Amino acid sequence: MSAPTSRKKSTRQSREVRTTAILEAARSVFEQRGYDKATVAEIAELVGVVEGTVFSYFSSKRMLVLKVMEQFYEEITSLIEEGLQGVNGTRNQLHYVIWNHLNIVQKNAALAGVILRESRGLDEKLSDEVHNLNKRYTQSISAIVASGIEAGDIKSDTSPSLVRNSIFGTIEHYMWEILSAQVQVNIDEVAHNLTELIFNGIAQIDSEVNHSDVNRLIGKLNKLIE
Amino acid sequence: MSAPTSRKKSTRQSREVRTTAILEAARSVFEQRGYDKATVAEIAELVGVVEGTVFSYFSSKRMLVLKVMEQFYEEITSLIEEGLQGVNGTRNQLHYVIWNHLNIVQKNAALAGVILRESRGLDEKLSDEVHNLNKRYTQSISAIVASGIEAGDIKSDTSPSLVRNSIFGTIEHYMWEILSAQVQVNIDEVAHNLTELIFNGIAQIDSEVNHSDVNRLIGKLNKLIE
Amino acid sequence: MSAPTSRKKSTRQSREVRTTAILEAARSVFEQRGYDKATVAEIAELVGVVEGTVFSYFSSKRMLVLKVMEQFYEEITSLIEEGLQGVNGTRNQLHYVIWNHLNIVQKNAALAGVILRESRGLDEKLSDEVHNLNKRYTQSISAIVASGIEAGDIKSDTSPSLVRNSIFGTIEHYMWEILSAQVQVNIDEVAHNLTELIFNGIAQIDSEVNHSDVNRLIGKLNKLIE
Amino acid sequence: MSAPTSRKKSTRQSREVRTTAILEAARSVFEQRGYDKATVAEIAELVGVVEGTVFSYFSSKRMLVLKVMEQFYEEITSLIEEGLQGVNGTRNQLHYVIWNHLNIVQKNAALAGVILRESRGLDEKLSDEVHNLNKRYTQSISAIVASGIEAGDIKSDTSPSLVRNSIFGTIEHYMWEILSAQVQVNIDEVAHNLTELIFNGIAQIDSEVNHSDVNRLIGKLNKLIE
DNA sequence: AATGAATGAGGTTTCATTCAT
DNA sequence: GATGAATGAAACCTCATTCAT
Repeated sequence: MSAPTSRKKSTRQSREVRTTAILEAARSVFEQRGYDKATVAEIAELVGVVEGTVFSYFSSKRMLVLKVMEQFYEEITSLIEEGLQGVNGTRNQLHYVIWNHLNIVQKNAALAGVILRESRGLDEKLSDEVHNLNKRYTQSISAIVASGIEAGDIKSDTSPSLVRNSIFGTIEHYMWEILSAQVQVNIDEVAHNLTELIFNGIAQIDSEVNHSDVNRLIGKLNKLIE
Repeated sequence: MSAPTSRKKSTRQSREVRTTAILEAARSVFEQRGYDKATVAEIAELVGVVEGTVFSYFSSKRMLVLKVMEQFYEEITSLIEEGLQGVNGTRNQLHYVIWNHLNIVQKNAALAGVILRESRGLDEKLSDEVHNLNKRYTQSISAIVASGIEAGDIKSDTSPSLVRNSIFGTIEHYMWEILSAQVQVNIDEVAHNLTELIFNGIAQIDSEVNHSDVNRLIGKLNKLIE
Repeated sequence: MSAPTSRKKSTRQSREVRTTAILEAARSVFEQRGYDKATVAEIAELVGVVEGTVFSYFSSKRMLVLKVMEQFYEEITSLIEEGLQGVNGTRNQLHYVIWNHLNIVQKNAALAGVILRESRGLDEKLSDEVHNLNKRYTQSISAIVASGIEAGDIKSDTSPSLVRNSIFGTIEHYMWEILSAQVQVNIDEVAHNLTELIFNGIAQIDSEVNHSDVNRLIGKLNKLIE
Repeated sequence: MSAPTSRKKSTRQSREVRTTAILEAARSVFEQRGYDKATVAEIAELVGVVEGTVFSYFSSKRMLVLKVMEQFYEEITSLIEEGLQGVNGTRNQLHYVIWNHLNIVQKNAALAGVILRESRGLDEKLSDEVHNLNKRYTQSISAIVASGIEAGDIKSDTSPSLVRNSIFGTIEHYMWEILSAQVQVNIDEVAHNLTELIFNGIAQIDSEVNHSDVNRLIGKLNKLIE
């Protein structure tokens, strides 16, 4: 009698299914609105439940965004880690990680943006989990550097954290460009160039000049010695 | 009679003086709280005026943060641009900019953090001004790359935007580390290493041709000495 | 534990019941204070809820006043439209509408005042609904004029909009008098007089004097002639 | 020295001149914005002085709007009163007032709207002056009715206040239509029609009985004469 | 007479979160 | 397990008005 609200009575779902659905909806809303402007109401509506239900699955909005982040990190971490196993050579490995990260960032720019903004909200204990995930994700670079040094491909005094910060920092900047729709980023090209930069720097090696000097010197010495 | 409210906290000030005071207070509060959690009330209290007064100087909280940003950008831009004029050599110039930016970021990490978070709120027209300031600030790198190429110090196919993104992206990552108090950053060291990385990359340069020549020469010289 | 705030003022109510309660309270407050000076806080207090609750029922104060207006228009429109069906004769119909409108206005002078003041705030899209309701409400007059012309009771060149404006404009002026408590309005009398004015104007037609005189004359002449 | 603000230093004006200027500016701003949305700041700017100056001429914003109203009423009252002196005949006089009021309202719709909205803010003592002015302005109608009755042109039981309310109420409604830009009002036509309505009503006067009687009588009389 | 810096009192609005049903 | 009504704490922003200069 009292207004037969046609609200789609969401049939009861297994906890797992519902959890996944909420997570998906949350991700979508966070991507579109960013964390602050996203409302639990909108997420709930997208799932087809009421706000209260969301809170029976996730204790808070913050928790929800953290879980979304975690899930994303898990996806991309295993993606990178698994793929990396088949790649040989320090340079190739670096290129692999760079290209993949760029690819991930390009395809998930909105979510990546949310993560970067929010994970730096200098939260307290909560962000720890995400922090660890991030650490693990970026670990691959450190590992490559370490093994690269061991293999003699990389200068032995190379700081892994410098390389890590370079790669992720650089790509992050490209991401902001993507998000602001300023620039069309060609990831193949950027990946190649960034790998080159990291590996060989930008200096004109002038190996020929040195070479000739050295060669001239060698010539003179040889004459002396002979 | 009706509550004479003896509060005459703030003496009348010239517009200019007050503007500066508000800007300083705002900067301080934004640094401590971040944009969202900063309240105009707190800023006003710090200046010793009421909220309304702040709004008679800055039309909105957003405007206030933008002016703080602008002022900061102006400071650091002229700092870099002026100092750069006395520096010769591509490598030195790059090092100068890197070291200075690191220095600025270290000394103003909190404000820099606010700026980076907020200027990426992809606002609308408002952030344009900040965007332009940022563009101008980062321009120095592009200029160095261009002149470096011309001088033959830098590979001619080097992308200025790649170098720019590398430098600022890398330093930005160090900044987050500084802000999260994880790491004590030695800016001299990082500046040196980053300059090296950008310039020479991380590859172990096994100029094998030289190597063999040099080795042969060494052999001969050794024989002479013996 | 943290401040159990024992305030549980309002029991949970069905959406419908609460909506009605808020609407009633709003109407009362708007009547007393007018739109601008009415505060949502006062409305909420009258209902026994907090401000936020009001906003979960009506998206804004503006929306609230619009709904109050709509409800009022619906009431009075059906009142007039239904009652009018049993009335025959153009003059009677006109009198019916005039008397009823006067009656409504007298009994709801405060709300009518609010509506007239606010619905002329030349808002944008929002007031459209109210505008339509007003149009429909005043339609009855146009219909009466049209059918009156058809029945030959009303001059065929009579402008319906003139009649509409006359009736509602005149009564509105009486309403302002009522509201300013200047005048005690006798609605029976005013309704009668206004109907007369609209129907017969104020000109001394002398038809009756002439009539009787002429009739008397005709009588005498007839006697003479016969 | 301290910032040579290029603000047009308004030269000192005679009190009268400045008062007039403020009044004009105020009228303009009230017309554009309405009372509530008009700000003293904007009025002051239009005059080329600062807010404080306005308050040294008019004690409050309310006072300012009242003076604007007064001035307007004085203008239109003398306009009507003077013009009316040369008009003879009740009907002509009525038409004169109606046409002129329509004309005034059409040419000053915005200000008239403000006045009507605000003078009904059921203020306290302040609006009294305006009330009196309005009373005097509308007095002309009452006078015409009175003299019309005396002259035998108007039914002796005609209520002057009904006529007054009819005329001003009707025209006011046309004014709202003008303001909402809905309708293009032809004032000649409306003035004519409204005068007709007031004077003769809308009833179709088919004094058929008289007609036939008279016709029959005429026939008989004609026979007598023949 | 004119300035203009400063006041200060709200009012609307937003939403994560709770908890009785 | 799901609902959804209710909470409540702030925060931004607006301007008429004052008064020391």
